[in-house]
Amino acid sequence: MNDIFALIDCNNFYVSCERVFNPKLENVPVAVLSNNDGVIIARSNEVKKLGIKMGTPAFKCRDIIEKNNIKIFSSNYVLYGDMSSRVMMTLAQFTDDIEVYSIDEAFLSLKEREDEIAQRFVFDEKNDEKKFKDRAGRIGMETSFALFGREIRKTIKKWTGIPVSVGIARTKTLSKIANELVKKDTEYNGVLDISNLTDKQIDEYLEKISIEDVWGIGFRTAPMLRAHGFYTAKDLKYVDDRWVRKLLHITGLRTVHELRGISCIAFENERKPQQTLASTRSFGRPILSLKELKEAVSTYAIQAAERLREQKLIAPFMNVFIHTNYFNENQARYNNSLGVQFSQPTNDTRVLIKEACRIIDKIYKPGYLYKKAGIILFNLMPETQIQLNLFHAYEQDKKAARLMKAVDKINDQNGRNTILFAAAGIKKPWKMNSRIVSKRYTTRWNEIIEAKI
DNA sequence: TCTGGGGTCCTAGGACCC
DNA sequence: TCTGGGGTCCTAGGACCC
Repeated sequence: MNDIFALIDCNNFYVSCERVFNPKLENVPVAVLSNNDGVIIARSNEVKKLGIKMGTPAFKCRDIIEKNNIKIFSSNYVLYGDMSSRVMMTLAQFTDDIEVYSIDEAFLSLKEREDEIAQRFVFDEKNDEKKFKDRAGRIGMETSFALFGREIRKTIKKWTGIPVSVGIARTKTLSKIANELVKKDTEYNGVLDISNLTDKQIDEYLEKISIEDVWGIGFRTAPMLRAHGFYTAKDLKYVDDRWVRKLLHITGLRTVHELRGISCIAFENERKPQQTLASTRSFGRPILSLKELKEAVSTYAIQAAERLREQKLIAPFMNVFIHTNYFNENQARYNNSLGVQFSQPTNDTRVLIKEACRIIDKIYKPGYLYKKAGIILFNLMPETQIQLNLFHAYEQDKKAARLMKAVDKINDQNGRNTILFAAAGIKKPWKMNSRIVSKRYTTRWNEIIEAKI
Protein backbone atom coordinates (compact mmCIF):
# COMPACT_ATOMS: atom_id res chain seq x y z
CA MET A 1 0.00 0.00 0.00
CA ASN A 2 1.21 3.50 -0.75
CA ASP A 3 2.25 5.85 1.98
CA ILE A 4 0.04 8.73 2.91
CA PHE A 5 0.86 11.49 5.37
CA ALA A 6 -1.00 14.29 7.07
CA LEU A 7 1.05 17.16 8.45
CA ILE A 8 -0.68 19.03 11.26
CA ASP A 9 1.04 22.36 11.88
CA CYS A 10 -0.03 24.98 14.42
CA ASN A 11 -0.48 28.44 12.94
CA ASN A 12 1.99 31.01 14.31
CA PHE A 13 2.20 28.75 17.34
CA TYR A 14 3.70 30.97 20.06
CA VAL A 15 1.48 33.88 19.04
CA SER A 16 -1.55 31.59 19.08
CA CYS A 17 -0.65 30.42 22.61
CA GLU A 18 -0.59 34.03 23.80
CA ARG A 19 -3.92 34.69 22.09
CA VAL A 20 -5.69 31.75 23.74
CA PHE A 21 -5.39 33.46 27.12
CA ASN A 22 -5.66 37.03 25.98
CA PRO A 23 -8.50 37.60 23.49
CA LYS A 24 -7.53 41.25 23.09
CA LEU A 25 -4.66 40.00 20.95
CA GLU A 26 -6.99 38.67 18.23
CA ASN A 27 -6.80 40.55 14.94
CA VAL A 28 -4.01 42.82 16.11
CA PRO A 29 -0.30 42.46 15.26
CA VAL A 30 1.49 40.25 17.80
CA ALA A 31 5.10 38.99 17.90
CA VAL A 32 7.08 36.79 20.28
CA LEU A 33 10.79 37.30 20.98
CA SER A 34 13.56 34.73 21.41
CA ASN A 35 15.39 34.14 24.67
CA ASN A 36 17.09 37.25 25.98
CA ASP A 37 14.48 39.27 24.04
CA GLY A 38 16.85 39.12 21.12
CA VAL A 39 15.12 38.43 17.83
CA ILE A 40 11.58 37.93 16.58
CA ILE A 41 10.75 34.23 16.36
CA ALA A 42 6.97 34.17 15.98
CA ARG A 43 4.73 36.59 14.11
CA SER A 44 1.00 36.90 13.67
CA ASN A 45 -0.25 37.23 10.09
CA GLU A 46 -0.61 40.98 10.64
CA VAL A 47 3.09 41.22 11.52
CA LYS A 48 4.10 39.07 8.54
CA LYS A 49 2.19 41.47 6.30
CA LEU A 50 4.19 44.38 7.70
CA GLY A 51 7.27 42.72 6.22
CA ILE A 52 9.05 41.80 9.43
CA LYS A 53 11.11 38.69 8.75
CA MET A 54 11.68 35.74 11.03
CA GLY A 55 14.85 36.27 13.08
CA THR A 56 14.94 40.05 12.82
CA PRO A 57 16.63 41.62 15.86
CA ALA A 58 13.99 43.36 17.95
CA PHE A 59 15.99 46.59 18.27
CA LYS A 60 16.18 46.88 14.50
CA CYS A 61 12.43 47.11 14.07
CA ARG A 62 11.61 49.27 17.06
CA ASP A 63 10.16 52.00 14.86
CA ILE A 64 7.84 49.70 12.96
CA ILE A 65 6.76 48.07 16.23
CA GLU A 66 5.80 51.38 17.78
CA LYS A 67 4.23 52.80 14.67
CA ASN A 68 1.95 49.79 14.21
CA ASN A 69 1.42 49.15 17.89
CA ILE A 70 2.68 45.57 17.64
CA LYS A 71 2.17 43.67 20.88
CA ILE A 72 5.48 42.11 21.88
CA PHE A 73 6.08 39.19 24.24
CA SER A 74 9.17 37.49 25.67
CA SER A 75 9.11 33.75 25.10
CA ASN A 76 7.25 31.73 27.69
CA TYR A 77 8.37 28.17 27.03
CA VAL A 78 6.60 26.74 30.04
CA LEU A 79 3.31 27.85 28.51
CA TYR A 80 4.17 26.85 24.92
CA GLY A 81 5.45 23.43 26.00
CA ASP A 82 2.27 22.71 27.92
CA MET A 83 0.02 23.91 25.09
CA SER A 84 2.01 21.74 22.70
CA SER A 85 1.39 18.62 24.74
CA ARG A 86 -2.33 19.44 24.83
CA VAL A 87 -2.40 19.67 21.04
CA MET A 88 -0.50 16.37 20.71
CA MET A 89 -2.80 14.65 23.18
CA THR A 90 -5.80 15.81 21.16
CA LEU A 91 -4.20 14.40 18.01
CA ALA A 92 -3.69 11.10 19.80
CA GLN A 93 -7.47 10.79 20.00
CA PHE A 94 -7.53 10.34 16.24
CA THR A 95 -4.69 7.88 15.69
CA ASP A 96 -1.72 6.15 17.32
CA ASP A 97 0.41 6.64 14.23
CA ILE A 98 1.83 10.01 15.24
CA GLU A 99 5.29 11.40 14.79
CA VAL A 100 5.69 14.50 16.93
CA TYR A 101 8.11 16.37 14.73
CA SER A 102 8.55 19.60 16.70
CA ILE A 103 6.90 21.70 19.36
CA ASP A 104 4.19 22.79 16.91
CA GLU A 105 3.84 20.08 14.28
CA ALA A 106 3.19 16.39 13.86
CA PHE A 107 2.95 13.91 11.00
CA LEU A 108 0.20 11.31 10.96
CA SER A 109 0.57 8.16 8.89
CA LEU A 110 -2.81 7.36 7.37
CA LYS A 111 -2.01 4.43 5.11
CA GLU A 112 -3.32 1.80 7.51
CA ARG A 113 -6.59 3.67 7.87
CA GLU A 114 -7.44 4.61 4.33
CA ASP A 115 -10.52 2.37 4.16
CA GLU A 116 -11.83 3.33 7.56
CA ILE A 117 -11.52 7.05 6.84
CA ALA A 118 -13.15 6.60 3.45
CA GLN A 119 -16.15 4.97 5.10
CA ARG A 120 -16.44 7.39 7.97
CA PHE A 121 -15.99 10.68 6.13
CA VAL A 122 -18.17 10.98 3.08
CA PHE A 123 -18.81 14.26 1.34
CA ASP A 124 -22.39 15.38 1.68
CA GLU A 125 -23.65 18.23 -0.54
CA LYS A 126 -26.16 19.35 2.02
CA ASN A 127 -23.97 19.47 5.11
CA ASP A 128 -20.49 20.10 3.78
CA GLU A 129 -20.60 23.47 2.12
CA LYS A 130 -16.87 23.58 1.67
CA LYS A 131 -16.12 22.31 -1.76
CA PHE A 132 -12.65 21.47 -2.85
CA LYS A 133 -11.19 24.07 -5.15
CA ASP A 134 -7.71 23.63 -6.53
CA ARG A 135 -5.19 26.17 -7.77
CA ALA A 136 -6.45 25.87 -11.28
CA GLY A 137 -9.91 26.80 -10.08
CA ARG A 138 -11.45 23.39 -10.55
CA ILE A 139 -14.31 22.64 -8.22
CA GLY A 140 -14.89 19.21 -6.83
CA MET A 141 -16.04 17.41 -3.75
CA GLU A 142 -13.82 17.25 -0.74
CA THR A 143 -12.01 13.96 -0.27
CA SER A 144 -12.49 11.76 2.78
CA PHE A 145 -8.99 12.63 3.93
CA ALA A 146 -9.76 16.34 3.69
CA LEU A 147 -12.93 15.89 5.73
CA PHE A 148 -10.93 13.90 8.27
CA GLY A 149 -8.44 16.78 8.38
CA ARG A 150 -11.29 19.21 9.00
CA GLU A 151 -12.50 17.13 11.89
CA ILE A 152 -9.01 17.20 13.45
CA ARG A 153 -8.72 20.93 12.93
CA LYS A 154 -12.10 21.61 14.46
CA THR A 155 -11.40 19.43 17.50
CA ILE A 156 -7.98 20.92 18.23
CA LYS A 157 -9.40 24.43 18.01
CA LYS A 158 -12.25 23.50 20.32
CA TRP A 159 -10.20 21.65 22.92
CA THR A 160 -7.07 23.82 23.02
CA GLY A 161 -7.91 27.09 21.26
CA ILE A 162 -5.02 26.64 18.84
CA PRO A 163 -5.66 26.99 15.08
CA VAL A 164 -3.86 24.44 12.90
CA SER A 165 -3.31 23.80 9.19
CA VAL A 166 -3.47 20.34 7.64
CA GLY A 167 -1.62 19.19 4.51
CA ILE A 168 -2.17 15.68 3.14
CA ALA A 169 0.00 13.99 0.51
CA ARG A 170 1.90 10.87 -0.53
CA THR A 171 5.24 11.95 0.96
CA LYS A 172 6.29 14.02 3.94
CA THR A 173 7.85 16.67 1.73
CA LEU A 174 4.66 17.01 -0.32
CA SER A 175 2.53 17.20 2.83
CA LYS A 176 4.76 20.07 3.96
CA ILE A 177 4.08 21.79 0.67
CA ALA A 178 0.32 21.21 0.91
CA ASN A 179 0.48 22.71 4.39
CA GLU A 180 2.34 25.76 3.15
CA LEU A 181 -0.26 26.33 0.44
CA VAL A 182 -2.97 26.19 3.10
CA LYS A 183 -1.21 28.88 5.11
CA LYS A 184 -0.73 31.10 2.07
CA ASP A 185 -4.30 30.99 0.89
CA THR A 186 -7.37 31.29 3.09
CA GLU A 187 -9.46 29.73 0.34
CA TYR A 188 -8.50 26.26 1.53
CA ASN A 189 -9.99 26.87 4.95
CA GLY A 190 -7.14 25.16 6.71
CA VAL A 191 -7.00 21.84 4.88
CA LEU A 192 -5.56 20.65 1.56
CA ASP A 193 -5.35 17.05 0.32
CA ILE A 194 -3.19 16.49 -2.74
CA SER A 195 -2.75 12.77 -2.19
CA ASN A 196 -5.12 11.71 -4.96
CA LEU A 197 -3.89 14.03 -7.69
CA THR A 198 -2.02 13.21 -10.89
CA ASP A 199 1.58 14.28 -11.38
CA LYS A 200 0.46 17.06 -13.67
CA GLN A 201 -2.06 18.40 -11.17
CA ILE A 202 0.56 18.35 -8.42
CA ASP A 203 2.94 20.30 -10.67
CA GLU A 204 0.46 23.16 -10.74
CA TYR A 205 0.86 23.44 -6.98
CA LEU A 206 4.63 22.95 -7.00
CA GLU A 207 4.98 25.91 -9.34
CA LYS A 208 3.62 28.15 -6.60
CA ILE A 209 6.31 27.15 -4.11
CA SER A 210 9.65 28.90 -4.44
CA ILE A 211 12.74 26.80 -4.05
CA GLU A 212 13.83 28.07 -0.64
CA ASP A 213 10.46 27.09 0.79
CA VAL A 214 11.00 23.42 -0.01
CA TRP A 215 11.63 21.36 3.12
CA GLY A 216 15.36 20.51 3.15
CA ILE A 217 16.52 23.39 0.95
CA GLY A 218 18.15 25.95 3.19
CA PHE A 219 19.62 29.40 2.84
CA ARG A 220 22.90 27.99 1.51
CA THR A 221 21.70 25.80 -1.33
CA ALA A 222 18.77 27.95 -2.45
CA PRO A 223 20.96 30.67 -4.03
CA MET A 224 23.11 27.99 -5.67
CA LEU A 225 20.03 26.37 -7.22
CA ARG A 226 18.72 29.73 -8.35
CA ALA A 227 22.05 30.47 -10.01
CA HIS A 228 21.57 27.28 -12.01
CA GLY A 229 18.10 28.37 -13.09
CA PHE A 230 15.92 26.43 -10.66
CA TYR A 231 13.39 28.69 -9.01
CA THR A 232 10.40 26.61 -7.88
CA ALA A 233 9.63 23.25 -6.31
CA LYS A 234 8.54 22.08 -9.75
CA ASP A 235 11.94 22.96 -11.25
CA LEU A 236 13.64 20.95 -8.54
CA LYS A 237 11.37 17.98 -9.10
CA TYR A 238 12.69 17.48 -12.65
CA VAL A 239 16.40 18.04 -11.97
CA ASP A 240 18.76 15.31 -13.21
CA ASP A 241 19.44 12.71 -10.51
CA ARG A 242 23.20 12.49 -11.02
CA TRP A 243 23.57 16.24 -10.86
CA VAL A 244 21.64 16.41 -7.58
CA ARG A 245 23.58 13.52 -6.10
CA LYS A 246 26.83 15.32 -6.83
CA LEU A 247 25.86 18.79 -5.63
CA LEU A 248 23.24 18.20 -2.95
CA HIS A 249 24.36 14.73 -1.84
CA ILE A 250 22.09 11.99 -0.63
CA THR A 251 19.80 14.26 1.41
CA GLY A 252 19.11 16.49 -1.59
CA LEU A 253 18.36 13.47 -3.76
CA ARG A 254 15.84 12.27 -1.20
CA THR A 255 14.09 15.63 -1.29
CA VAL A 256 13.87 15.51 -5.10
CA HIS A 257 12.43 11.99 -5.03
CA GLU A 258 9.92 13.02 -2.39
CA LEU A 259 8.75 15.82 -4.69
CA ARG A 260 8.15 13.14 -7.32
CA GLY A 261 5.91 11.29 -4.90
CA ILE A 262 8.38 8.60 -3.91
CA SER A 263 8.39 8.41 -0.15
CA CYS A 264 11.96 8.17 1.20
CA ILE A 265 11.85 10.05 4.49
CA ALA A 266 10.68 7.47 6.96
CA PHE A 267 7.77 7.90 9.34
CA GLU A 268 9.18 7.68 12.86
CA ASN A 269 6.54 6.73 15.31
CA GLU A 270 8.90 6.02 18.17
CA ARG A 271 11.09 8.73 19.55
CA LYS A 272 14.75 8.02 19.02
CA PRO A 273 16.96 8.28 22.07
CA GLN A 274 18.58 11.67 22.35
CA GLN A 275 22.27 11.80 21.42
CA THR A 276 23.34 15.24 22.55
CA LEU A 277 22.07 17.73 25.10
CA ALA A 278 23.03 21.37 25.19
CA SER A 279 22.51 24.07 27.75
CA THR A 280 23.63 27.43 26.44
CA ARG A 281 22.52 31.00 26.85
CA SER A 282 23.47 34.56 26.02
CA PHE A 283 23.91 36.88 28.96
CA GLY A 284 21.61 39.80 29.69
CA ARG A 285 24.72 41.92 30.05
CA PRO A 286 28.34 41.05 29.22
CA ILE A 287 30.42 39.18 31.79
CA LEU A 288 33.94 40.31 32.54
CA SER A 289 34.95 38.33 35.60
CA LEU A 290 36.00 34.72 36.01
CA LYS A 291 33.71 34.41 39.03
CA GLU A 292 30.56 35.33 37.13
CA LEU A 293 31.52 33.17 34.19
CA LYS A 294 31.81 30.20 36.53
CA GLU A 295 28.42 31.01 38.03
CA ALA A 296 26.89 31.04 34.58
CA VAL A 297 28.31 27.69 33.42
CA SER A 298 27.42 26.18 36.79
CA THR A 299 23.84 27.29 36.19
CA TYR A 300 23.89 25.64 32.77
CA ALA A 301 25.46 22.49 34.24
CA ILE A 302 22.66 22.24 36.79
CA GLN A 303 20.04 22.54 34.07
CA ALA A 304 21.77 20.00 31.83
CA ALA A 305 22.10 17.49 34.67
CA GLU A 306 18.42 17.88 35.56
CA ARG A 307 17.41 17.22 31.99
CA LEU A 308 19.70 14.17 31.84
CA ARG A 309 18.15 12.68 34.97
CA GLU A 310 14.65 13.46 33.76
CA GLN A 311 15.29 11.21 30.77
CA LYS A 312 17.34 8.71 32.79
CA LEU A 313 20.43 9.37 30.69
CA ILE A 314 24.14 9.70 31.46
CA ALA A 315 26.87 11.46 29.51
CA PRO A 316 30.47 10.36 28.96
CA PHE A 317 31.68 13.62 27.36
CA MET A 318 31.18 17.31 27.93
CA ASN A 319 32.23 20.35 25.99
CA VAL A 320 32.26 23.87 27.43
CA PHE A 321 32.49 27.02 25.32
CA ILE A 322 32.62 30.76 25.89
CA HIS A 323 32.64 33.61 23.44
CA THR A 324 32.43 37.38 23.13
CA ASN A 325 29.82 39.21 21.05
CA TYR A 326 30.05 38.09 17.39
CA PHE A 327 28.21 41.15 16.16
CA ASN A 328 30.14 43.92 17.82
CA GLU A 329 33.05 44.77 15.57
CA ASN A 330 34.59 47.38 17.84
CA GLN A 331 35.16 44.94 20.63
CA ALA A 332 38.07 42.52 21.07
CA ARG A 333 36.94 39.01 20.14
CA TYR A 334 37.74 35.73 21.75
CA ASN A 335 36.16 32.34 21.62
CA ASN A 336 37.32 29.04 22.93
CA SER A 337 36.05 25.66 23.99
CA LEU A 338 37.39 22.56 25.64
CA GLY A 339 36.08 19.06 26.14
CA VAL A 340 36.45 16.54 28.91
CA GLN A 341 35.80 12.85 29.24
CA PHE A 342 34.41 11.94 32.64
CA SER A 343 36.09 9.11 34.54
CA GLN A 344 32.75 7.40 33.99
CA PRO A 345 29.50 8.54 32.34
CA THR A 346 27.46 10.62 34.75
CA ASN A 347 24.41 12.78 35.39
CA ASP A 348 25.63 14.03 38.77
CA THR A 349 25.20 17.81 38.98
CA ARG A 350 28.25 18.16 41.21
CA VAL A 351 30.54 16.42 38.72
CA LEU A 352 29.27 18.55 35.84
CA ILE A 353 29.76 21.77 37.82
CA LYS A 354 33.23 20.79 38.94
CA GLU A 355 34.44 19.84 35.48
CA ALA A 356 32.77 22.82 33.81
CA CYS A 357 34.48 25.23 36.22
CA ARG A 358 37.79 23.47 35.72
CA ILE A 359 37.47 24.02 31.97
CA ILE A 360 36.55 27.68 32.46
CA ASP A 361 39.71 28.11 34.56
CA LYS A 362 41.68 26.84 31.59
CA ILE A 363 40.05 28.80 28.77
CA TYR A 364 39.13 32.07 30.49
CA LYS A 365 41.19 35.05 29.44
CA PRO A 366 40.76 38.27 31.40
CA GLY A 367 39.96 41.54 29.68
CA TYR A 368 37.23 40.30 27.33
CA LEU A 369 33.51 41.02 27.48
CA TYR A 370 31.87 37.60 27.31
CA LYS A 371 28.43 37.40 25.74
CA LYS A 372 27.58 33.74 25.76
CA ALA A 373 28.61 30.43 27.28
CA GLY A 374 27.31 26.92 27.25
CA ILE A 375 27.90 23.26 27.82
CA ILE A 376 27.16 20.40 25.45
CA LEU A 377 26.95 16.74 26.45
CA PHE A 378 27.67 14.05 23.83
CA ASN A 379 27.05 10.35 23.22
CA LEU A 380 24.30 10.11 25.78
CA MET A 381 23.36 6.64 26.99
CA PRO A 382 20.74 5.14 29.30
CA GLU A 383 21.59 5.11 33.01
CA THR A 384 21.25 1.34 33.01
CA GLN A 385 24.06 0.98 30.50
CA ILE A 386 26.79 2.24 32.78
CA GLN A 387 30.03 0.33 32.48
CA LEU A 388 31.94 0.20 35.67
CA ASN A 389 35.55 1.04 35.37
CA LEU A 390 38.30 -0.57 37.36
CA PHE A 391 38.42 1.95 40.19
CA HIS A 392 34.76 2.50 40.32
CA ALA A 393 33.30 2.97 43.79
CA TYR A 394 29.87 1.46 43.42
CA GLU A 395 28.54 2.34 46.89
CA GLN A 396 29.58 5.95 46.53
CA ASP A 397 27.76 6.08 43.25
CA LYS A 398 24.53 4.78 44.62
CA LYS A 399 24.74 7.43 47.30
CA ALA A 400 25.23 10.16 44.72
CA ALA A 401 22.23 8.92 42.74
CA ARG A 402 20.06 9.00 45.85
CA LEU A 403 21.20 12.52 46.65
CA MET A 404 20.39 13.80 43.16
CA LYS A 405 17.04 12.08 43.27
CA ALA A 406 16.23 13.82 46.55
CA VAL A 407 17.25 17.21 45.16
CA ASP A 408 15.06 16.68 42.07
CA LYS A 409 12.12 15.62 44.18
CA ILE A 410 12.31 18.60 46.51
CA ASN A 411 12.66 21.06 43.64
CA ASP A 412 9.86 19.39 41.79
CA GLN A 413 7.45 19.55 44.71
CA ASN A 414 8.38 22.91 46.15
CA GLY A 415 9.33 24.83 43.06
CA ARG A 416 12.55 25.16 41.16
CA ASN A 417 15.47 26.59 43.11
CA THR A 418 14.21 25.41 46.49
CA ILE A 419 17.58 23.73 46.76
CA LEU A 420 20.32 25.78 45.14
CA PHE A 421 23.89 25.03 44.25
CA ALA A 422 25.99 27.86 45.62
CA ALA A 423 28.33 27.63 42.61
CA ALA A 424 25.60 29.05 40.41
CA GLY A 425 25.42 32.31 42.32
CA ILE A 426 22.33 33.82 43.86
CA LYS A 427 21.77 37.20 42.25
CA LYS A 428 22.84 36.28 38.72
CA PRO A 429 23.10 39.85 37.41
CA TRP A 430 24.09 38.39 34.03
CA LYS A 431 20.94 36.35 33.55
CA MET A 432 18.99 36.71 30.32
CA ASN A 433 16.49 39.46 29.67
CA SER A 434 12.84 38.52 29.68
CA ARG A 435 11.01 41.78 30.12
CA ILE A 436 7.51 41.16 28.86
CA VAL A 437 6.64 37.60 29.69
CA SER A 438 3.05 36.41 29.94
CA LYS A 439 1.77 34.25 32.76
CA ARG A 440 2.15 30.49 33.00
CA TYR A 441 -1.62 30.16 32.76
CA THR A 442 -1.73 26.39 32.52
CA THR A 443 0.96 25.21 34.92
CA ARG A 444 0.88 27.52 37.96
CA TRP A 445 -2.08 27.81 40.26
CA ASN A 446 -1.24 31.38 41.20
CA GLU A 447 -1.01 32.43 37.56
CA ILE A 448 -4.23 30.85 36.42
CA ILE A 449 -6.62 33.03 34.46
CA GLU A 450 -9.43 34.74 36.39
CA ALA A 451 -12.96 35.08 35.16
CA LYS A 452 -14.70 38.26 36.29
CA ILE A 453 -18.46 38.39 36.24
C1' DT B 1 22.48 49.44 24.58
C1' DC B 2 19.90 45.74 22.24
C1' DT B 3 21.29 40.04 17.22
C1' DG B 4 17.99 32.71 20.42
C1' DG B 5 18.44 27.84 21.70
C1' DG B 6 18.41 22.99 20.82
C1' DG B 7 18.64 19.41 17.85
C1' DT B 8 19.92 15.75 13.56
C1' DC B 9 22.34 13.92 9.67
C1' DC B 10 26.03 13.75 6.26
C1' DT B 11 30.71 14.28 4.28
C1' DA B 12 35.57 14.93 3.97
C1' DG B 13 39.76 13.96 5.62
C1' DG B 14 43.13 12.15 8.82
C1' DA B 15 44.94 8.22 11.49
C1' DC B 16 45.65 3.69 11.51
C1' DC B 17 45.73 -1.16 10.01
C1' DC B 18 46.67 -5.11 6.86
C1' DT C 1 63.09 4.02 2.69
C1' DC C 2 59.83 3.55 -0.80
C1' DT C 3 55.83 1.53 -3.19
C1' DG C 4 50.25 0.61 -3.14
C1' DG C 5 45.35 -0.64 -2.59
C1' DG C 6 41.69 -1.10 0.47
C1' DG C 7 39.36 -0.92 4.60
C1' DT C 8 37.62 1.07 9.30
C1' DC C 9 37.07 4.40 12.72
C1' DC C 10 36.93 8.96 14.47
C1' DT C 11 36.33 13.95 14.35
C1' DA C 12 35.39 18.56 12.72
C1' DG C 13 32.56 21.15 10.25
C1' DG C 14 28.70 22.09 7.18
C1' DA C 15 23.89 22.15 6.22
C1' DC C 16 19.51 21.71 7.61
C1' DC C 17 15.33 21.77 10.78
C1' DC C 18 12.02 24.16 14.20
